[in-house]
Amino acid sequence: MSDDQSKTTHRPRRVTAQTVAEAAGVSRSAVSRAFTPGAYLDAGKRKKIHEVAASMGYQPNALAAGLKGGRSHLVAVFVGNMRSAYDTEFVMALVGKLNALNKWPILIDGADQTTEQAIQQVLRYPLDALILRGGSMQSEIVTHCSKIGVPMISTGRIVEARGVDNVCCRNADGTGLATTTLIQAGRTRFGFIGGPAQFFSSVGRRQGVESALSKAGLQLVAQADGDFTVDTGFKVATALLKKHSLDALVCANDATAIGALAAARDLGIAVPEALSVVGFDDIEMAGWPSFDLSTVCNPIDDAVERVIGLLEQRLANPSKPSETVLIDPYFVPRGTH
Amino acid sequence: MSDDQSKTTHRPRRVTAQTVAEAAGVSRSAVSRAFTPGAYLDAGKRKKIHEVAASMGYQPNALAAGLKGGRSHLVAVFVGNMRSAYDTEFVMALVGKLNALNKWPILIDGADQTTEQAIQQVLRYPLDALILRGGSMQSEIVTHCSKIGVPMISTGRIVEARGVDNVCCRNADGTGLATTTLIQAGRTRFGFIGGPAQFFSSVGRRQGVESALSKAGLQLVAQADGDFTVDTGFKVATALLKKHSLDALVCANDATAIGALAAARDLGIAVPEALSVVGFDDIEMAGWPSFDLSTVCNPIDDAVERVIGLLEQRLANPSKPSETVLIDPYFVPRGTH
DNA sequence: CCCGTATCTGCCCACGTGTGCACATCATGT
DNA sequence: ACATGATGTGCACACGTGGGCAGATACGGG
Repeated sequence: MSDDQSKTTHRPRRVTAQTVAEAAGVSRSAVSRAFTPGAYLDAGKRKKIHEVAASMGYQPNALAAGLKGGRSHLVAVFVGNMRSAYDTEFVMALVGKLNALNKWPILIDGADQTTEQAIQQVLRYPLDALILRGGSMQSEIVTHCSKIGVPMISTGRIVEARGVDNVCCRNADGTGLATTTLIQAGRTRFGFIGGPAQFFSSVGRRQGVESALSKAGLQLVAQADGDFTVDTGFKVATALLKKHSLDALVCANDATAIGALAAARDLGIAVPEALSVVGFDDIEMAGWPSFDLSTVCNPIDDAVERVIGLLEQRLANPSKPSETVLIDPYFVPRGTH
Repeated sequence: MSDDQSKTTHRPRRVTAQTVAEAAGVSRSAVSRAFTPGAYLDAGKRKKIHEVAASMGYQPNALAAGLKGGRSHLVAVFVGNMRSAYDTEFVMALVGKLNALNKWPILIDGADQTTEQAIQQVLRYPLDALILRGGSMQSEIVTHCSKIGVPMISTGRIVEARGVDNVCCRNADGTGLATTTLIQAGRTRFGFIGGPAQFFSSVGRRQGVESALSKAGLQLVAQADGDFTVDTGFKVATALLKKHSLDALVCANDATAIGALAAARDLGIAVPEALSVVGFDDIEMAGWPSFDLSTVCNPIDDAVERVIGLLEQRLANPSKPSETVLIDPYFVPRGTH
C-alpha cells in the first residue's frame, strides 16, 4: 500500500498512449495513428480516441517522437546582445514566426560568461537548427555544430564556414545612402560614431560613410567608437561635439544616435538646423515623437522572412550548399536631418 | 551500394553512444557511465572515452535521457506582450538565469493569434514548468497544464488556480507611493492614464492612486485608458492635457509616461515645473538622458530571482502547496517630478 | 588455499512513440 | 463460389539512453 501510494501520488506520471488505448478499448497503435494525419484509421474510431484523449489530457510525447529519428522541432536561438533594442525586436519577430511554424525556439543569452558552456549543453538536444543573432560566436562552436550536422543560420554577421547560411544587411550601402543624402543637403563636416571596434556591422557601416564621403571629395572630420548603447552614445557624442565643429553625425546604430541627440541638446546645438544626426536600424523608438530620428532601416521583417525561408530550405534539403542573403537597407527621413 | 550511399550521405545520422563505444573498445554502458557523474568507472577508461567522444563530437542525446523519466530541462516561457519594453527586459533576464541553471527556455509569443494552438503543441514536450509573463492566458490552458501535471509560475498577473505559483508586484503600493510623494510636493490636480481596462496591473495601479488621493482628501481630476505603448500614451496624454488643467500625471507604465512627456513638451507645458509626470516599471530607458523619468521601480532582478527560487522548490517538491510572492516596488526620483 | 569485500563492467530492460509488415475483413466483379 | 483489390488493424521493432542487477576481477586477511 505504501508502494501504491508513492506510485500514484508522488509521481503523477504522464498519461501515455497505452493508457488511452485501454480506456478506449483499442490498440496502442490505433492511438498513435489517431494523432498521425494521413494514417489509415476508421473515422469513428479516430473520433472516439480523440474524445477519450481529450478527457484524459493526452498528447503524444514530443520527446519520444523526436527520438524516433524525425525532427525534434527544437531550434536554438543564440542572441549576441540581449540588451540591444534591435536584437530584441529581431528575436521577438523571429520567435513569432517560428511559433507559427511549430518550431520551438530555445533562447540562449550570448552575453553571459557561461555562454559557451550553455551552448555545449543545449547541443545535447538534437536541434533542427541553430540561429545566430549577431554576437561573436566562438568559431570552435561553429566547427562543432558543423561536425554534428546541426545547420546554422547566422544573421547580422557573416560567418564563413561549412553549413552556415547567412542573412545580413548591406551595411555599407545603408550608411552610404544616408551619407549621400546629407551631402546633397549641403553637409560637409561629418563625424561617425561606431560600435565596438571589431564588430562586423560597425566595420561595414564605417566603410559606407568613408566611401560615400570619398566619392564627394570629402573625408571624416572626426570619429570614435562606442558600444551601441544610449549612455555611451551620449558620452562619446558629447566629447566629439565639444572638440570638433560638425554639421553631420552618422551613428552606427539608433541607440547611439539617440544618445547623440541628447548630447546635442545639452550642448545647445540645434538639430537639425545646425547638425544632422542619423542612426541605423530603425528600431521602433526611432519613430517615437520624442526622437523622430532620421535613420537607415535595417528591415527586420525582411530579414526574419529570409531566415525562415533558409531554414525551411535547409530542412527540406540538408545537403543544399550554403547561401548568403543580403538585405537592402533604405533611408528613413524624419526630423533630425 | 546505392543503399550504402543513401545511408552515409543522405542522412548524416547523429553519432551515438554505441559508435563511441566501438571506437573506444568499451561497452556502450561504459560510455553512458563516462558521462554520468558519480558512476563507477575506471578513471583511465573514462578519460579515454571522453577523448574519443570529443574527437567524434559525441554528446549524450538529451531527448533520450529526458524520455527515461527524468527531467526534460525544458521550460516554456509564455510572453504576453513581446512589444513591451518591460516584458522583454524581464524575459531576457529570466532567460539568462535559466541558462545558468541548465534549463532551456522555449519562448512563446502570447500576442499572436495562434497562441492557443502553439501552447497546445509545445505541451507535447514533457516540460519541467511553464512560466507566464503577463498577458491573459486562457483559463482553459491553465486547467490543462494542471491536469497533466506541468507546474506553472505566473508573474505580473496573479492566477488563482491549483498548481500555479505567483510572483507579482504590489502594484497599488507602487502608485500609492508615487502619488503620496507628489502630494507632499504640493500637487493637487491629478490625472491617471492606465493600460487596457481589464488588465490586472492597470487595475491595481489605478487603485493605488485613488486610495492615496482619497487619504489626502483629494480625488482624480481626469483619467483615461491607454494600451501601455508610447504612441498611445502620447495621444491620450495630449487629449487629457488639452481638456484638463493638471499638475500631476501618473501613468500605468513607463512607455505611457514617455509618450506623455512628449505630449507635454508639444503643448508647451513645462515638466517638472508646471506638471509632474511619473511612470511605472523603471525600464532601462527611463534613466536615459533624454527622459530622466521619475518612476516606480518594479524590480526585475528581484522578481526573476523569486521565480527561479519557486521553480527550484517546485521541482524539488512537486506537491508543495502553491505560493504567492509579492514584490515591493519603490519610488525612483529623477527629473520629472 | 579459501573467503569476504571492494571495485568495476556488461547485459538487459524501460522510457513512449511511429511505422513497416503481415494479416484480417469486406465489398465487388466474374 | 472464388479471386481480387481496398481498407483497416495489431505485432513488433527501432530510436538512444540511464540504471538495476548480477557477474567478474582484484586484493587482502585468515
